[in-house]
Amino acid sequence: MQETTSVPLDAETKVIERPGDHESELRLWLRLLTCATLIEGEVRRRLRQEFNVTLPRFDLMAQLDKAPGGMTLGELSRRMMVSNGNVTGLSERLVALGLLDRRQSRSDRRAQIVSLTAEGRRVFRAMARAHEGWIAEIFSGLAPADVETLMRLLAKAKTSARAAVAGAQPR
Amino acid sequence: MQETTSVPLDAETKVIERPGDHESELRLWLRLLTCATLIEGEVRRRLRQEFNVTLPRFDLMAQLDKAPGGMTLGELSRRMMVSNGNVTGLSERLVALGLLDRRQSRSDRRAQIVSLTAEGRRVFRAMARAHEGWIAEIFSGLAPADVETLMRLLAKAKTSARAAVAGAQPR
DNA sequence: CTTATAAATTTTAACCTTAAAATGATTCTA
DNA sequence: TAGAATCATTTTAAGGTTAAAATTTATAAG
Repeated sequence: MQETTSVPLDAETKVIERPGDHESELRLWLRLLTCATLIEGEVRRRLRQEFNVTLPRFDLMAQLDKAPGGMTLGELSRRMMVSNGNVTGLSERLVALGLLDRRQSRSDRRAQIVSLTAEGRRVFRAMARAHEGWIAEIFSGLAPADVETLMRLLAKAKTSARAAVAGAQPR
Repeated sequence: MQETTSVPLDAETKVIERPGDHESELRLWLRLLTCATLIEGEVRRRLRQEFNVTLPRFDLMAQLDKAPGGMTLGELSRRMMVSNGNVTGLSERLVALGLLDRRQSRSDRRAQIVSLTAEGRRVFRAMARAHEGWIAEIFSGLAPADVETLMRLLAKAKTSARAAVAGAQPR
């Protein structure tokens, strides 16, 4: 593993760092990913056990709950940060369950607009209430100040990541 | 289940909060998830484009790179935090590509031990080098102090989440 | 108008993922 | 040592996920 253990020999930071040392960022990424995976897994498990629903379906319904008039599939895809085809399949299953309505846009015959049915909204609200409690429980070991600091730094991380994504070769 | 949610009613924290208000935790979770999804997607894209490999395969190889003598499938499954069956399938494909070796444990005939082949190690090292650079690029907007603070608070969040996971009904 | 280009969605093929059941091997214990 | 419990893995069935190609509709430029 080869640890040169760069002891800060200077009052400031990383003056004498070997080039190509990005271990701290790597460890940060691993820890961020571990946290997200751990929590996501638990939420997934509870959604399944208590409501017999999958996380992607919950996520999709959450987006629609915020858009009373419905949303096109493309818009859903962008907000959920998943592929178009993914949204197509998820929507089909939710429509089959009677939780989603789907209709063609009148102004653009290419576009499909989906929205929650009354039943879908009812079901989602119940799930969302439980979900909020689970998240509070999961983060109950954090002080309010911790939450605030994390919010701020994660916003900074997000901005930084978006820049890197945009800077990569065009997709 | 049944958490009486022991709210500290004293001068310090959250005295005048409406019961059931956990918006800040919810927003934190959403932000954490967005960050992780964004970065994970970018890493996935680059691994695919530059090395024609998937993220799960990279993750599996990363675990094995840290264990020169190899590891059982169960150990891999635990460390990767994915199901047993998942590891079975991933390993099969990597063995077929000549990147993994797989043999039966001599001491326990139930157990399969997998390890990187010489080729697998070579390929992984090249990918890991690039990967480390990508992560550094993605987090380049964070100051060293930010990284340090995030590490500390995410560790706290992880501990809190693990407690909640363990506290849930036995699985 | 008529092509060309772009946009919204669906389809396809391949893979990832899980939970639960099934197999086969080990270990504990009476 | 037989039976019970446990453990490591594989299998199965159902779904989630993506990139890339295909389809259909819209929009723009001559």
